[in-house]
Amino acid sequence: MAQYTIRQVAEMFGMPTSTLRYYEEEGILTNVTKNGSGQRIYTEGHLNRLRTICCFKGTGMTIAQLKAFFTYEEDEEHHIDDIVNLLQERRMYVRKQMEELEKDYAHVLRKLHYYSDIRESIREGGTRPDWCDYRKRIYTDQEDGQVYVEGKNIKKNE
Amino acid sequence: MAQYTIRQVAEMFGMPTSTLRYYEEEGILTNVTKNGSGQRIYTEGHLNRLRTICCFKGTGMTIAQLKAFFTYEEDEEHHIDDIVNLLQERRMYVRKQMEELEKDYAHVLRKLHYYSDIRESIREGGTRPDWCDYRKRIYTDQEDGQVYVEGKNIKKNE
DNA sequence: TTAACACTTCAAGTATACTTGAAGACAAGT
DNA sequence: ACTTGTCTTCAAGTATACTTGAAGTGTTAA
Repeated sequence: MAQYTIRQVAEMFGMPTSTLRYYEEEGILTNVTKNGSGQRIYTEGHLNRLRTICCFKGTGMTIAQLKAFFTYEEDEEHHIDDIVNLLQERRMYVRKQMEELEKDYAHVLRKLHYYSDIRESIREGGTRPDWCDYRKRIYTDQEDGQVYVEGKNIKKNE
Repeated sequence: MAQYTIRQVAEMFGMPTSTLRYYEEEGILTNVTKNGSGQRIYTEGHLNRLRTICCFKGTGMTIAQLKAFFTYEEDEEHHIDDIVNLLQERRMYVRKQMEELEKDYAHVLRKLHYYSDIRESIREGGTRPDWCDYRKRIYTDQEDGQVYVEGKNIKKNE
């Protein structure tokens, strides 16, 4: 089975080696073996665990919650309800997060367009934009990074 | 103009009064006046500022970045490029966040279905699910909270 | 008048998630 | 043998964002 040093794993996950030791100490990265001279050896299983850690952390889970989850997993049969509950709660939490992020993104886009237009009015002269006109506008951000305006038929150049 | 006490504002935004004082001290909630007996008076402008703070914080901005932004806003003409740059960076950051959140959500859904099926197999008996079968499945979460499965019979190594 | 209550300041404390530093072990290269 | 480099442990330090506690002021209600 493939083996990895702490440096290699840290490299793969874009984190310092200290974080890997920290996760181990916190009990969320378990069963790390050591070679003859005491150095850590990681295997595929650890990489999978780390992927799960990164995923869950990305959804706002704390180390304590991760620990609870992995502890439940160790005694799956007995804690199956705890596991399902935890994941269900997480699902709802992430959905709420996504909704709020979308709202916040819309706000950022409005602000961005407002200030872009202000910049234009400073450079080119012309009427200074009024925030009131932007408050209710909807900007749709496409895959290509282009931004289109809805709600007011103002066509942007650029 | 409508006025609000610290308690009312805290209530509106679902935060303790201490946070409002903290934001003021950090210089991101500015121009808060006091009444005759030294108590804070908030107006509509402060509520708008707080809405912006909550939005930007929701996108992962730190207090320091918020401070920078509002400082730039005070001298808009001179810092218009800084403002636009900051907002553009924020736009990209949030888009990346949304992408990752979606991936993490998919992972949570897969895990949730895996363990739900395990629970079922424990209760009802039957074949114990294998994580390998879930790793590449796509679960689509509908508005109603129902989750539908796609690619249930997909071939691996596609 | 006295108690309750809501506010004030300011300093210190807390929670989370790491990060850093000191001191030492071990393997390879010169 | 010595130096370099990478690892080890363990304790202490850091960053961010608040939160809490002590001590005091001012307004209202009995």
